[in-house]
Amino acid sequence: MATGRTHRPATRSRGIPEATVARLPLYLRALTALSERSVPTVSSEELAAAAGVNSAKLRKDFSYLGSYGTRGVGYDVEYLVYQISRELGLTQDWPVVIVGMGNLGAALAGYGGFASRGFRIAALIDADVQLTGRLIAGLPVRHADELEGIVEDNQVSIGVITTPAGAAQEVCDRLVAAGVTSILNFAPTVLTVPDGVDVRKVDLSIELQILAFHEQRKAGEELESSLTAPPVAAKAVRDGGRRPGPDGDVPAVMPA
Amino acid sequence: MATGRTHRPATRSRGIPEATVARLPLYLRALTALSERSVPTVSSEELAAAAGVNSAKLRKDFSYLGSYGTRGVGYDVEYLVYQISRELGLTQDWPVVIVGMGNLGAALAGYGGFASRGFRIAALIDADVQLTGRLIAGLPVRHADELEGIVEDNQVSIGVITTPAGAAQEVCDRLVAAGVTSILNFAPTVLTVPDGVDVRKVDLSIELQILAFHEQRKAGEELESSLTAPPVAAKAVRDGGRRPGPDGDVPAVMPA
DNA sequence: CCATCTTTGTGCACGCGTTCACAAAGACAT
DNA sequence: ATGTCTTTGTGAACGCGTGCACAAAGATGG
Repeated sequence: MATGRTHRPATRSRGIPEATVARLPLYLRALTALSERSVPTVSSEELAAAAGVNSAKLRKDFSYLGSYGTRGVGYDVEYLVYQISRELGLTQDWPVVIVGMGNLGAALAGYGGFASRGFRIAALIDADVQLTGRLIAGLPVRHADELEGIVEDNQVSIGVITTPAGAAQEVCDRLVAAGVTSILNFAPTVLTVPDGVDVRKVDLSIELQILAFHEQRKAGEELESSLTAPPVAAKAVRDGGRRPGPDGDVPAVMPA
Repeated sequence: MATGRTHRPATRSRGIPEATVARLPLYLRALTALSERSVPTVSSEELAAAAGVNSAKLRKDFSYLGSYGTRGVGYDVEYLVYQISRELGLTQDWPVVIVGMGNLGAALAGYGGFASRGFRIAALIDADVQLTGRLIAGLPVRHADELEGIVEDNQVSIGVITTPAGAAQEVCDRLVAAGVTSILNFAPTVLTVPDGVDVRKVDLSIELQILAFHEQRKAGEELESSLTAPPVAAKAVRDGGRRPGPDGDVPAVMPA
């Protein structure tokens, strides 16, 4: 999962398992699509297929929310949309600030999936004065100096960080100090936050690396021989730690 | 986890648990930073802190790769960088195509984290003829008609989909037919792929929804009374759930 | 060469999440 | 009403992942 919780050992919130919470948005999306097609009811089997999960898992997930289905029939689409929305807190609107108006920040600012789910962009923020005032997705970019004021005035509790890695921790600290208690971090850094603040991170390059691992494995299964050397013998060699230029050429280290 | 595996029940690849694989890029990033500061060795405790994980977990993760540490000393930074890179398959270079040159696609095209880890953008592709030939991050946008040719000529095995949801499945099918076996999907849809093809998805709005859930819970703990009604009784009551605002009124629907 | 001190590598136990499989519940027809 | 048929909701078993706690390994100093 590109995704990843940072702190806290997967607490079970109000009896709803973390894993279930993470799937609710998936169900919600599938249900919304059904709703738009005016489908009145759906069985766990059908909905599970649409959401890409096992039907038993889906039923168990829903059982944590309550008994919302009708045996022999299935689930009422509209009703379930409402229940899940309420459970996720999407029936209220959440002001959000996005800090860092590079390509990614701009992309998020224009992302339709936010507004339609109760998230309202309270402000776009960047430290570059060149950008101040410029319109992105119809909203003016505000300068980083205004960060604290914006957060407090709008009662912002969710912040999105799309700055370069170097600036992320400082921005995070300022957001938290101003009252933000949930952070979505796109910068490739580990953020340190006080207790009570949730951080979720999305790292684009990590996802690709995981794919590369599996891809390599697939390729390796066909050849299955070459230098898939035993890692055990490696230990003895232990090179003198020559370190090449930045961003490294491959070390000529070669176990065994 | 923003991330999410789509298919396959968490196979254990070559003895390395999925969860460990997902953390390797994290360690690699922390190690690269140490390497740039010319730190020769690092203990599991220090590295774990830098990567934001438990030190016992880190040691266990490394133990799946082999015995690369020295007791009483720690791990050789350069050596470990190389071993992890090799394990993840980052010592070879992976041609990647990005399909869908909207804001997000453009952001990814310009993302530095790719090139520095062995991913080479083979082509940027979009269906809009208006975009064809235009330069994004120094690369010319190619038309979707060329997709199959590009994939085959460059032996591309990894594809990134940043199209609108409606186009994603078709693009996916074409990529797979042309030879792609790993897909990173940013479109908010469930992709169906044949066996042997890996899909990872990143859904920006899902992450926010998970944060909203926890945020709501935090807010609810202080008031802890109002309509946090027991879901059991709810069934009978089944409120007429008025939900204001655009984007669909709330179902006055009521099963049973 | 021996003693001490640091840090790894891992056996073990525990808890969460997943899946199976089935009884209970309700719709629907007769 | 009664029986059949569909689909939910969940008890129970299993497997993976996590974290503790410690023995083994090696470095370092005398």
